[in-house]
Amino acid sequence: MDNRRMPTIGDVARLAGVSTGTVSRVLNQRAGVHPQTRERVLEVMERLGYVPMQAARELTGRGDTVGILLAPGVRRYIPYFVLLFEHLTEALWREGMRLEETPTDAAGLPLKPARGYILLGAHDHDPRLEALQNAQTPHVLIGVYPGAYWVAPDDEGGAYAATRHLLELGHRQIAHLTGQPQQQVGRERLLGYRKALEAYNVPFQPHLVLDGDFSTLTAYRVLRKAWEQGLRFSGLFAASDEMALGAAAALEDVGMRIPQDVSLVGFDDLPEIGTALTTVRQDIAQIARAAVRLLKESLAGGAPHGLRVPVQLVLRGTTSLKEVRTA
Amino acid sequence: MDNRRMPTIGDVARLAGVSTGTVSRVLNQRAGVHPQTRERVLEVMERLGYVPMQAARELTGRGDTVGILLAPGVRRYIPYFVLLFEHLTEALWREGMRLEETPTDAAGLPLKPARGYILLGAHDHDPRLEALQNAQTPHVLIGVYPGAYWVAPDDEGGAYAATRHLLELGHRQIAHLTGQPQQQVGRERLLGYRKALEAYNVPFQPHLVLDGDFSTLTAYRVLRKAWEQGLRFSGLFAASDEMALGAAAALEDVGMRIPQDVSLVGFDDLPEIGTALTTVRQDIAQIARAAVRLLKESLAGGAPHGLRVPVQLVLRGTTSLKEVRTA
DNA sequence: ACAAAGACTGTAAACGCTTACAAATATCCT
DNA sequence: AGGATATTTGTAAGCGTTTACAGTCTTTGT
Repeated sequence: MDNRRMPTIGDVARLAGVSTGTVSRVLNQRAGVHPQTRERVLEVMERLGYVPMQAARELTGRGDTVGILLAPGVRRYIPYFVLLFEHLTEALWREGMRLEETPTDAAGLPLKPARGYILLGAHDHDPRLEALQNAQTPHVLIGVYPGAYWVAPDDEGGAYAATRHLLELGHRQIAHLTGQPQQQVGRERLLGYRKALEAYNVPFQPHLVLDGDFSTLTAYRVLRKAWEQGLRFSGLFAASDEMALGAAAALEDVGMRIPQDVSLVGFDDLPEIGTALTTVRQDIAQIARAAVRLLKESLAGGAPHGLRVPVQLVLRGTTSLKEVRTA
Repeated sequence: MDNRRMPTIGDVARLAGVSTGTVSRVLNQRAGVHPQTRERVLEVMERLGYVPMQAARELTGRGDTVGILLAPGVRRYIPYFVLLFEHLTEALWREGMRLEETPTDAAGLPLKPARGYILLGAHDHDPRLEALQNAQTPHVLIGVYPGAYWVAPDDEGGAYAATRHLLELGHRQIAHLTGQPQQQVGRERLLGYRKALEAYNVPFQPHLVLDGDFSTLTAYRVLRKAWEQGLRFSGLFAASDEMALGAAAALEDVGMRIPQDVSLVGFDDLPEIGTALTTVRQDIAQIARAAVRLLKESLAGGAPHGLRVPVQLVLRGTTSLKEVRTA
């Protein structure tokens, strides 16, 4: 293995004929370096293949280690979060930052300080939010949080597109399997569903809204029970792929075929889950990149703002034209 | 945010009345420190909650950044893995090592070298295993892998204890809901079940073994279908808590009460999952600590070996004495 | 009792980087 | 021209840890 010493800031300084301080300033894009000097330094860095050593930067309190904070009580092993984790790792990596898993104390606060944080599953009056704000620690939230930096997918728009798709296939009895009403996501998706119905002049029927909780098992039980009790519909929009999977299993078990008898649309398009599903794709990678970009803004200082990441309807095998049965 | 400075080696030294050099020696388990001094230093470290700062160690060339490698194709969001992740983070952190999320390439190999690795979900002839072995990179596997460093829970023993518990409650018709046969875990748990039956002279009945796949939904469907087709039993040992949950839902939906009609035992005792379940507890924290200990051994060089972590039956509300029905 | 050897401990330099401060140089104003 | 500013640069002290080296005690052997 390459056992030559990695070039340091000192090497760069010597070769560029400047001091280490100047090199550091160039590195951190600080003002007050003569353009020519900057140019020379950058050239040498390029030539040497210089890469700043993270550990040393960290020691001076300017590390780019980013932590992830998950709200206490939120299940960490929700596929969505896990995937987001992965993409955040990747996105940070590209920017030369590192994602470190930091253990948290009982209150959910990190035991070890990081340069910035990305928060998942925070609720509106999360005490940790206040703590971060007070400490002026840069942070970005996943979800909608006016007043902070946040990134969220276009849940309402996605739900609208999903429902519209069913409507355009001719379905009029369209059920919706919701997430918990406590969660913003679930509410936004329900709203999109309702708006689409409204746009197509299909009356909203409360009994077609089935209460789920984002879990596959509950979806199965709710669907099966509803069907057995006589509820009928030809289209179903489930607020997540996992629920769509449970719903599909239930419908099959009561003798329905998908999509011949019931058309089904999910939401999320997570890899490895329902890969045959017509669904609304969230580009998690894009969300991760957006979060990292905002984190950098936050690091640089600026006015907090949010970002909506667009979603996209993906047509696969679980939806079809409403059969017009001849009487 | 907690803006108190983290305690440093200097703080420890001052409070213990020794020099930083000595503290460092204690930290690195170097010889030549008086036992009493060592004791005192360790006490102060404990009291202060001192944790060495990884960045500083890295600067001196003694960094211990550890990576986690998950077999490609293995679902990362399995609760068990996620929890293991958390505990590994914690355990490594205590030892002054850091767990860094490293993106991997298509083959599942890390893009950035680390001091050592912990592998999850590897299969017997994983190409990555060979790669690590060839590169002499220290690594520990979770699961049973003769010839390497490995840590695994006592699956067979736990299954034995679970089944014995049901037997001692008087149950004789005991079903077993398995995991996939491709996975070692599933096989070992099945073996424990069979051995317990044997020990109590209860004949093994193949039709009482129900094929699951560790998922809640499948468990529900398999159980419900089996019951509806007339299969009867008074005890059920599910190879995981998640499956036990699905099974319980199915049994309830067909009108059975737990534990009055059917006694149920799970496996894993994951927090947030089936907290009312009689189950076999795996101490994931202990497994994580063991993995870290082995990793350190591996780092120090030595003969690879494995470690079984004991499990424990936890009695809760889902098992009861077999009712003796008077005819 | 005394030197030599051994056990233990303290000291300070080094790791690569940032940054407050001081110093040097350039620019502007009257 | 002669200061007053503004711009650019260098200097050196730190960040938390390790470790070679030099001390200071103990023990041991004679």
